[in-house]
Amino acid sequence: MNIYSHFSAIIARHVSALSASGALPADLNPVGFTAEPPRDPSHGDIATNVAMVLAKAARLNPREFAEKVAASLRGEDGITAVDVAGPGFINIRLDENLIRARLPEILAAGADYGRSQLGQGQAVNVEYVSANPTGPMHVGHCRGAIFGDALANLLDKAGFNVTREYYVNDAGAQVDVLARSAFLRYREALGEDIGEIPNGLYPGDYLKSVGVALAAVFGASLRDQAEAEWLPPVREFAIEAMMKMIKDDLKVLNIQHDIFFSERSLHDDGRVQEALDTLKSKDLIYTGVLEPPKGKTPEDWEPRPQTLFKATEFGDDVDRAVQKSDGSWTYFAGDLAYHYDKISRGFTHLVNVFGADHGGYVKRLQATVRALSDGKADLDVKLIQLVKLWKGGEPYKMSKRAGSFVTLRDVVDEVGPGVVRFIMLTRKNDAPLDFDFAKVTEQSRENPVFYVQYAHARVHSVMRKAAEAYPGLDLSDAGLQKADFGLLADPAEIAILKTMAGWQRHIESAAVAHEPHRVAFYLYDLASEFHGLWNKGNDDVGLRFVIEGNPNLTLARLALIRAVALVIASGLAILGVEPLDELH
RNA sequence: GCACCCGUAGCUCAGUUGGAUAGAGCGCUGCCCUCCGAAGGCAGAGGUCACAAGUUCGAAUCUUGUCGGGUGCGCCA
Repeated sequence: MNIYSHFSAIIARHVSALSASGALPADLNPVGFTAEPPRDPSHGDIATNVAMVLAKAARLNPREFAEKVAASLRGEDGITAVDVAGPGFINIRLDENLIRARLPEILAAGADYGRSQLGQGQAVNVEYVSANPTGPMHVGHCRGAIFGDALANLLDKAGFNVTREYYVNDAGAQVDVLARSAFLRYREALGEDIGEIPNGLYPGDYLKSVGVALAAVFGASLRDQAEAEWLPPVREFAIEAMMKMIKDDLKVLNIQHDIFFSERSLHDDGRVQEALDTLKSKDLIYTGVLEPPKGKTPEDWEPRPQTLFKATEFGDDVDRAVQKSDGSWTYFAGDLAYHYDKISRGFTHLVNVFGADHGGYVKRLQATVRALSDGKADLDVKLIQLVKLWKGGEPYKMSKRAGSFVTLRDVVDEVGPGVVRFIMLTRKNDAPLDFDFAKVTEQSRENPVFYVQYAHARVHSVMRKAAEAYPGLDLSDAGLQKADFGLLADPAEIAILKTMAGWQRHIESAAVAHEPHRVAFYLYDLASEFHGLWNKGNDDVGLRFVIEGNPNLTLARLALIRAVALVIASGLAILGVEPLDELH
């Protein structure tokens, strides 16, 4: 049970009842108010602003309104006190047994605890990574990849039906360059001296093996063909090799997509034309001439008529070209068709995870989605800021192989996938992130991964010790559910129970905001509370978890800390991090 | 020139979508180990939430403008 939504409904019911009985004006619609834990715990367990939100419509002053609702709420099951405070807040104090009752719930649900039906199975498409299939992944890609994956996990946990998708840019000039680069390596594999890699081709060593594989498959048969002949098969072969490499990279971070969507297939199947026709039928396509771009005017700029989409009607800055003056499709035409395809597959929510350098595309894509879905689908674009690598305060560069970038593999090999994933999620997506190799492997409070994992491991350590001290006790989750939770009476114990009772609320708000970093911060706070509780046992032996000669109290406290471990595991699962039972 | 993002403690950052006296880590000061792991905990000092108007019961949060930092602008992909 989510106590906040539970009492929110009860408050609404009381307002409606007062309205019906004439104590409050008729026709009050009790929506748009909040029922949340107040910042200051001394204000109680739940604070609602219902009186302040509805006072105007009721033509009462907020305090007067609040007093009426408060009086009505007193005596409601589970509520021990109701006060009106400040400008008209209603502060509700809950029966501690109601809080304690979350404990068996957590133990029964396990790491699934917190799952919500908020999304009601609505179809959400999360598009992420979408790195061009022209080389291995570098660290710049991995933050977006992890973000997208964690967001997908989060939305799933909040009750949405999530599809994870990767847009493969397998059309256009880039993949032709890839093909030519691979062809050069193919000739090299056949024994030719290719010398320096010419400018404009990809120089990376990772293409050598592609050349070798090409030679193995095609023999020398391609060597003397014209480019028009060899390019398509080499391109297809190289793209496949690059995608395999990227998928392998993603796999070390435990990232898997449901769908790899080919840009080329949109062209091959005529779906670009189809999207264009749809826009035409809405009278959103015309032939026109664009202004030259401001700022740095290109030397070769010539005004020419082309096919344009009326993006400005949907909030974009300029209308966007769909076809070039020679009639061929622009890159944007592919995006148009791709998002049309997503909409026609029934998604009502679309999320695109892009690098921050793609900020300029947001408006035109949102215009596209609005135009093509008649406003029925929404698109949120999450822009991911850069990651700066450091090692002990010094900027970090690893350029071992050709190319000056640091590969994702380099980073994961050094610190492990769990650490990379967690750290990448400790900042808001639109804030730049510093990744310091020295700090993320450090075992201190400064390092949030360690700190959270330490809490989880500590619980398991206690459970192991308890099993030795009380060989007869059933310490399974089922056994712990039978504990006498009324024995948990210390304020710190009640406080941590309240934090755990708010887990679902955090999941829901993080999911709605598309902000998985909130999960990481919640876990850090929960871990902090747990470490504090642990240390109270240092000062006061009576507050330890395992109490000699008191199996009932021990069982209740073990149930509490086991729940902490389960909530941490639940949160780490969203972040895609494996919880650790012991540290070393 | 225009668009988007950012500006919160000395530093790095949160801030529950408009709530009550703005929080955490690092750093600084002072405490807590015959201890279930001190790999931790407690307390203190530190703020004009860049600036200025506006919206309302109420603004770090919403609007507009200014200043400062970043990213981007095309018939490229």
